[in-house]
Amino acid sequence: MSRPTMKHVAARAGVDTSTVSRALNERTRDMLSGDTVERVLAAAADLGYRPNALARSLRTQRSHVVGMVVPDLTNPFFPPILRGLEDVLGRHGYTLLVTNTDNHLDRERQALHSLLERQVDAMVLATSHIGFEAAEPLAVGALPVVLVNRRSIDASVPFVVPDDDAAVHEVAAHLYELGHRRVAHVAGPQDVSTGRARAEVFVAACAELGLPEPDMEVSEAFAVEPGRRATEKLLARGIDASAIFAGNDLLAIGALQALRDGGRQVPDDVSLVGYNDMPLVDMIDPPLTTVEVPKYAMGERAAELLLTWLDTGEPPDHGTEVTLPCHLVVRRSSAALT
Amino acid sequence: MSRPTMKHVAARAGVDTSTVSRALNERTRDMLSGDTVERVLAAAADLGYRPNALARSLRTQRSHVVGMVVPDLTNPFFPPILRGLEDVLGRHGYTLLVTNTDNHLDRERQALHSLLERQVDAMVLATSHIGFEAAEPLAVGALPVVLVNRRSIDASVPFVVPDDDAAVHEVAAHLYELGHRRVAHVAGPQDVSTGRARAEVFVAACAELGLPEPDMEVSEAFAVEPGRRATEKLLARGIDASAIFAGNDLLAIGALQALRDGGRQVPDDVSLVGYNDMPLVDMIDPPLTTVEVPKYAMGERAAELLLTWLDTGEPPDHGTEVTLPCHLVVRRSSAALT
DNA sequence: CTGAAAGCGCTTACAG
DNA sequence: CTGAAAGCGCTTACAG
Repeated sequence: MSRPTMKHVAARAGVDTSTVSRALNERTRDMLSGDTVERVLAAAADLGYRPNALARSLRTQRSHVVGMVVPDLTNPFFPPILRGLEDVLGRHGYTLLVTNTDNHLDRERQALHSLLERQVDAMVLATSHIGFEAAEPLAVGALPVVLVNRRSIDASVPFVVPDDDAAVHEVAAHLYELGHRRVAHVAGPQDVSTGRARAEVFVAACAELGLPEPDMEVSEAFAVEPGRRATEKLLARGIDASAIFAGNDLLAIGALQALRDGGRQVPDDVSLVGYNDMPLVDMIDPPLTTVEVPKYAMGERAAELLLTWLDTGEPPDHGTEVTLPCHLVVRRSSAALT
Repeated sequence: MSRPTMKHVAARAGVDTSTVSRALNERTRDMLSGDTVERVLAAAADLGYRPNALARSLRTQRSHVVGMVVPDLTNPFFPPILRGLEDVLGRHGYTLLVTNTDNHLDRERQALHSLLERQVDAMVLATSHIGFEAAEPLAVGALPVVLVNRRSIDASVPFVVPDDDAAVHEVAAHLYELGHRRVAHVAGPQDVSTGRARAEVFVAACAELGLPEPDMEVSEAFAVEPGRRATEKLLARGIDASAIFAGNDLLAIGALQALRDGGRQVPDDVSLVGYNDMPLVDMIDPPLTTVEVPKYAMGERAAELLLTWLDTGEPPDHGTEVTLPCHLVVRRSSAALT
């Protein structure tokens, strides 16, 4: 009737359930006579037996699931990271359990607790709220946790991030070399670590190049509409920048719309650079100059950190951070100042 | 040291674990004296107690998780569906557990079994392989299953699909009205239900309009490169179509590249229509005419089907299918024949 | 109103 | 080489 359990297999094979367990587990199989193993395997196959992962996890105190909390799956930035995570975790018998939070702080907390209740063995946080990992009692449970695409303010939490610093410098240098001297920044939200970091680094990079401080407008979110609104404000303020660096591609696209609506051509009147190299930005008009971020690799590296932590029981060295190189992809939205 | 259990809470509150259980569960709380409930709640709060969902599920035989198998999360078509599912399932206390399969048949099987072992209460399949749901012993376990974006060949499995039929007719009519008489189709894989259905319906629609049978080339996958290759073949065959309908937006973008490389302008020389209205296709050059599919709503409806099935224990009526309307979004990649 | 007992489906020392 | 027993952390009839 209902799904067969070990009891059913045991009955059919004429052995105890403990013997079934041993026969089914490769590591304990050789404790048994070949004959017994065969009988058990046959019985299990006949019945279409599938082990109950819940019961096993309860007993072994290992769920073999890694929880992940993500702000928004709909943002194409994240799926490749998940794929990287899944691919390496999967090879080691772990499953990824993903929860969306819509960038909402209490949904982050809620997601965290729900994952904890599900007894995840480890956690990957790609949430945006700075300090979140420290506020929550994760370290207490000694649960392996790594951040991805976010730096930690707590040195006991390792993280994997793109080398935004170098990349933003590269963007500034690129614009400088094209002859731009007045530049502006359409920044991401400043309570999000990437938004803040890119803005700060861009300001610093401009200073290093001897450029005047960039005009800046902060967007409420990493999305097209906020980018458009921020750029409109920039234009309304009468800025005279010949180049705009946007905090990410979505913001850049919003900026593109605002510029166009404001009668400015890209790149003829103003050059535009985005961030992330999301799908299709090479196909828009004009193809967007942007920064390619190693999303898949970030997922892979985060998974590797977690796996060695899980295997050895030892957290990575205090202050561990993995920084992955990005690279600038020059397309037609940025051009020499004429 | 390790995470507190009911035993710890019980000890601290000076009651039995069964009493803790009753106090923590809203439905059984009123069996207890207000005083006891308070003491237990206080003890639980003090200890930061979190119930173990695995143990509860094992005992109650309900995991409150719904499994989903998806070909590729990286395809922007799917995340909105997941969001729709998550949003309504979440409101009813269910979590979605998602697995990727890369469109690979044995990974689909594997994903299915892994979900089954995790004791999911229900399953959503967005896999592409026709007949997959019938081949697998899902009905046997009487596990609620619904397909999304795929029709079933088994009337006992309900499904939620976009009204591809009407939409493809609309595409054909649109091209016809623009004056196109020779049209071609860059089809999706024919072992994928959407790929096959769109091709068949397009051929039929053309016939109904009195158009000659469309030239057709089948792509190996719903992606840019296959679309480009298929279109190149079409061009190599010397087709004289003035309009191309592609099986989805990614194929359309591949087609766009091939056309451009072949020296044809869109829409001046050939009109192009895609399918799905994926993010940013309104920003490419030229903005793509395409069909908007109600992805989020499909997720919602699938979740609703599952929830009533789960609540009542009754499957939807034999042969239940939910068809959601799409609509054609006319942009600049399609134009009147000159 | 509350406790003691049984059991969900496994795994793993402990005997033999 | 294999079985019987205990227990993972819960919930829920069953008593009282």
